[in-house]
Order: sequence, then C-alpha cells, then structure tokens
Amino acid sequence: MDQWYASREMSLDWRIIMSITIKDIAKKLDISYTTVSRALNRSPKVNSVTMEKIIQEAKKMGYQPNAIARGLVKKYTKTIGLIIPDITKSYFSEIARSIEAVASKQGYNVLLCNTNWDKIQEITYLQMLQEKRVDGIIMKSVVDTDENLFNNIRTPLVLFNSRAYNDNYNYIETDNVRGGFLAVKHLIECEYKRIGFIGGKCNSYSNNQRLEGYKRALKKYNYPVDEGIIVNGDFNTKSGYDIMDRLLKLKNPPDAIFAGNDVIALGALYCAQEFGLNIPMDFGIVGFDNVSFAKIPQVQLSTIEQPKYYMGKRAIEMLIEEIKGKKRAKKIVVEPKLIIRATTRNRKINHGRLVI
Amino acid sequence: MDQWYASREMSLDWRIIMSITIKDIAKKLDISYTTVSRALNRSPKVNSVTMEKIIQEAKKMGYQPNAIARGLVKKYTKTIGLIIPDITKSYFSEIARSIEAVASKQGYNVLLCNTNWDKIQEITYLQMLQEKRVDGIIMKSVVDTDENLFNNIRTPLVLFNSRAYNDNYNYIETDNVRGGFLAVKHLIECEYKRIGFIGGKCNSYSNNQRLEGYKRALKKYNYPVDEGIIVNGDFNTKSGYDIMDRLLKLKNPPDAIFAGNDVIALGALYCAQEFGLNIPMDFGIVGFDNVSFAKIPQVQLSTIEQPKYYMGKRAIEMLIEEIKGKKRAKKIVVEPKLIIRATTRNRKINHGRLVI
DNA sequence: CTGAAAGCGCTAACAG
DNA sequence: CTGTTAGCGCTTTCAG
Repeated sequence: MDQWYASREMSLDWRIIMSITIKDIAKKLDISYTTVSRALNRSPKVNSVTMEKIIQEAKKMGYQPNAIARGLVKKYTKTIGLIIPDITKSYFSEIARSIEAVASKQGYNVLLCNTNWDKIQEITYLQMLQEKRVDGIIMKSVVDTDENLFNNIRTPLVLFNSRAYNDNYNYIETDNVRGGFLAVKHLIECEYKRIGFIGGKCNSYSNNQRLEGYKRALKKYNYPVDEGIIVNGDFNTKSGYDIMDRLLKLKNPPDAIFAGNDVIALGALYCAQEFGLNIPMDFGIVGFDNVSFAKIPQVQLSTIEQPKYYMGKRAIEMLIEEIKGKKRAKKIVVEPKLIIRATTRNRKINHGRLVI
Repeated sequence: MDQWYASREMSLDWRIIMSITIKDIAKKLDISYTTVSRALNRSPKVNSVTMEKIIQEAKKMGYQPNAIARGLVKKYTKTIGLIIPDITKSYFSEIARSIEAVASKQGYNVLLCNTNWDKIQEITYLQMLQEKRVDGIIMKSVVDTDENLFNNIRTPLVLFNSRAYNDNYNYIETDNVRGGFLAVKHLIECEYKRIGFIGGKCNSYSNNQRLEGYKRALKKYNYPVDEGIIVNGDFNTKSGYDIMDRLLKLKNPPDAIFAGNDVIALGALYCAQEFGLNIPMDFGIVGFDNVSFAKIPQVQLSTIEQPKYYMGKRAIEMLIEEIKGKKRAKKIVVEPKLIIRATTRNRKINHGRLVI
C-alpha cells in the first residue's frame, strides 16, 4: 500500500493529466480511502465533520468519480441503449427526445444507435450495447415480422411499434387499427363520398393495421369497400404523388384519401393541388403520425397523431421499472388522436395562426 | 483461486442470469484465464489450436466480453458524448446521424445529451459524461458568448457552431458571413431591387455574422444598406410572419428578403403568400440552414445549406484524431452552399419533381 | 464511526 | 506459447 502511494507521487505532472482518485484524496487527508468513498457517497455512518472535510478536499482537488469503476462493482452503468432506424425522421427524434429527457431525469444516459434500417447494424448494436453492459435497451426493430432475431438478449428490453416481439419482452405501440378508423370516420363525417387509401409497403404490419381500421370504418358507416381505390406503394412522398395521380385519373376517382403516413399524404396533397383541386372543399386528405412538417402553414395536414412524447415516456418508464424490479412482458397500447387541420372540411384554414 | 471457482459453481441458475466471464470458460477448459483473454483478443502469441478451441467454447457458452472491465484497465470506453440543444430539430438530428454513423464505423458509441437550450443541463451533462469517462465530447453549446463555462474539461472536445470556445478546444463552424453573402448575391442576381433582412435574436453570434454577410453583399454590388428593412426578432416562424407583415406594410416595402434561418423564412413566406404576392416573381425569399421542410413541394425554399453531413463527419474525425494523438486546437470553417428552389426567380417551380 | 482486505472482470508485465 | 501476479478505481463485508 505504502509502496503504491510512493509510486503515485513520482510525478506531479501525471496527477494533472490523469484524473485523481479517492486514494489521492485519502492520502492527502491521511485517512483510509474507504472512508473517503463512504463520505463521497454521503454514508450516514461517517462523522459529519470528516465528511465535510473530505467533500471539500475532493472539490478542491477537482475529483471526478469514476463511473466505470463503480459500475464494475455495482453491476450497473446507469445508461440505456436506444436503437432506432433513423434519428433524422421527426417521428423518431421526438420519441428519442422524450426518452432522453425522462431517462436523464432518473440519472440514466442514453446511447444512441441509428440502424439506418439495416438488420445487420441492428444486431451489431444489440451486441455492442450488451458488451457495454447497458442497464436496458429500447428499440424500434427494423424487422417487421415474427422472426426472432434476438432471443439471446439478457438485458431488460422494450420494443416499440415493432412486430418483432415475443412475449418475453415489453412492448408499446399505438393502436393503428384505431387510428385508421378515426381517420376515416372523420372523413366520413366531413361528408366525403368516396374515400381511397394510399398505403406504404404492403408487407408492413402497421400499414396493414391502418388499412384494417380504414375498412372497419367504411363498413361501420355502410360505405362500400372498393379495392380499386386501395393501393399500396412505398413510404415516401414520390409514391404518394404517383399513386394519387393514378387515382385522380380514374373514371370514378375518390374525393378523399386516407394516407398510410404523413410523408405519403404530402405527395398526395401536392398532386391534388397540381390538379387544381380545392383542398379541402373538393378533396380531403388525412395522414398518419403528425410529423413535424404536418403543422407548417403551407401544409396544415389533418392527420392522426401518435402521442410520441407519451410513448417515449412510457417506454423508458417501463424499462426502468424492469431494470429495478425484473418483471417482464408488460404490454402497452396507446390511443392515437385525430388532429384536424386544413386538408379536411369543417375547418377554415388557419390564417395567421402559426404554430411551429 | 480454487476457492473462488468453487463458489462460482454453487448455483447453476446464477450462471444463467449473470453473464459468464473469461474465468468461467478458463475453468471449463482447464487453462489459465490469461490465455483465454489472449485468445479472445486474437493475440498472435497463442497457439492456434487452443485459440480456436477457446473461441468455440466462448461462443458455445454465450460469452459476452465486459467492456466496463476492459475500460477500467485500458482507460478508454470507446464512447463519445454528443451534447446538443434539441435533437428534434432537423439541423441537429442530421448532424447527429452523421456523427453517429462515422463514430460507430470506428467502433465508438455515442451518448446523446439533449440540453433543451438549458445552460444548467449543459453543465450537468458535461459532468456526467466525464464521470462516465467518455473518450471525447462533441457539443453545440447553448452559450453563445465568450463566457468560459467549461474550463475544467479534461476530455478531448470539439465544439461546433458555438461561440463559446477558447483556443484550447477544437471547433468547426460554417462560414456564416459567407453564407449571408451568397444569399444576398443570389437575390441581387435575380434582380430584386430592395432586399430586406429578417433576423433572429439580435445577440446571436451566427445571426449577426449572417447579417454581416448581407451587408457586405449589398455594399459590394452598390445597393444601399437601409436599416429600416433590417429587423431582428426571434428564431421562429411566428416572428418571421410578424416582421414580414410589418415590412410589407411599409410605404416602401422590400421586394425580397434574406431570412436569418429557414424557420423564420417559412413564416415570411406564408405572410407573403397571404398578401397575395406571387412568389418568386413579385417577391423573393432565401433562408438559411436547408432544414428538412425546406425541400417539401409545398415550400421549396431557396436557402443556404450548411453541409450538415460533412460537418458531423469532420467533427467526429477531429475528435478521434485528438483522442488518439492528443493534439488540440484545430479549427475548421466550412463553406456554405446556395440551394436554389422556388422562392427566388430564374427557376421554374419544380412541378412533379419530388425530392423528399 | 473507521480501516483492512477482498474482489468486480479484465489486461499487462514478467517469468518460465 | 502459457501461467502467475498485480493492478484499473471503486464498493462492500467484516472487524475493530
């Protein structure tokens, strides 16, 4: 021990460069480093006078506790991993912000992992996160099937809006069927007569759930379900534009559409505008997600909002709960909400009222 | 030692729950755990047959190296911290994506810290990151002055677009003066005759740099600088809208404006549209940043692009360089780029060509 | 209330 | 090529 202290003092510069440890401050105060550790952790068992002295000295010396060392013994890192496809999309960044906010409030940091929709990346990240011993993982998986790509996860996990779960994991998702239903119900209440659906990929789980909601609403209100105006494509604006173009050229075109998401809706909206249609009088559009651009004055898209802030909050809360208690397999389904803006009737355009 | 192994076998369940270590696999194979460590690190000094055997056994037992333990001895964590004000803004999320992409390619993970424009949060994060012993930090500071809030950072650091640096730290920023100059030069070339400026906060460094660029361009092309059509407000759409409204009601209103950023430009654009002005024929607008909504078909805003992907990439490269080599205080100024869309003349609207 | 000692899981000399 | 030993910086029994 003494030998150790000696070596420690060989170089003073060294002390400036490397961070100082509890042993350094113990030496300085000539007490055991155990006591220093206890004082710094505000243990009630240590004399309040020495505690104060230690804390002051630590501050003076610029001591910064080493969370790595602590983690090694306490077996936690106070960090969680967040795996998402694309932080650039407002849908994910809003959830990420919410997760990060409540996580940090609880003393957790979040490791951001952007898979870029790549399955291999996702697996790589899962591996890295576990090696780094994160206390838990929240992820939106790229895989949208029942494949079990991650059976060997030993870490608390919550999946969101991912089909790729089995009952061992927590998950949270919005009720997409309900969302589709609300969208179409609104369109019907606005008295549109022929409502089409422009979807994204036909093998997307959430897309199909939304379509299911669409059909249920039509049936409920005795509208016919016409497969001729239900068409899937891709989750992008171009696809929305192209499909809309096709639909509007039909002999019997729709007078409203429900789009699989806002990005698609944006393309459809633009196409309708180019056709010279008066939105919302001639034609109604509702999207899904309520992404950031949906509210800008030039767009003002009516849409179905996923409560992203709430979802992120609940996801991290679930996770922390599991980290602490080790109870698994909770499921949360959250309610989507209709947001009426300027692309559906019954609502004047939002002149001058800017909300961005 | 043997005693230790014995305790290890007391419970088999335990092994399933806790992660297995190199000692476990050493015991299983009846060799020293040092050799296991070496084999797992592909040390050339270990016999290739035993190496293979060890690797197989490790895989079979589902061994996952403990990065925490390794970090404690190797003194690095292979993680970096990213401190930004708001991940929800496309400007930051795009930079974040780029940083994360190249970081992960180099074996680093990134801890996301969202300050929400709060100075206190920023300091708290700086502290947490250092306690977690990140290998380096990239940050966009909230503080936009010369205050030295972080003189006690012992970690490699690169600041981006932050005024709050001193010469001890790396930083990277876009040339805002140049950007402002390019914007106004373009407006002049489009033959607008009276060009105003709608800025954000008047104490913002980047805002003032952009204004400076604006003035330089006017002077260079012999346009008068009229303080009556230079007005600062706030960095939001509402402010852009309101100021534009005021400007258009002037007896001698501008016929074009350069906005301090895209969000402001968006409000100004909307206002001009409500005034019934034909954009871009009657009135020209150019923004700054090229955020995500600038390119949507309903907006198509001409703007000055900050090369966000490039900036993120360079930032993380600089950081890793410093982590490895310990050379400090590099400065990078990157060139902004004019993006011509539909809010300035000399360009037909992008009918049918969607790029989102 | 305080200290000595063990050990978290791993790497790194230093001997063989 | 392989094993022994000594830590990384901290927390945690277990004795005083």
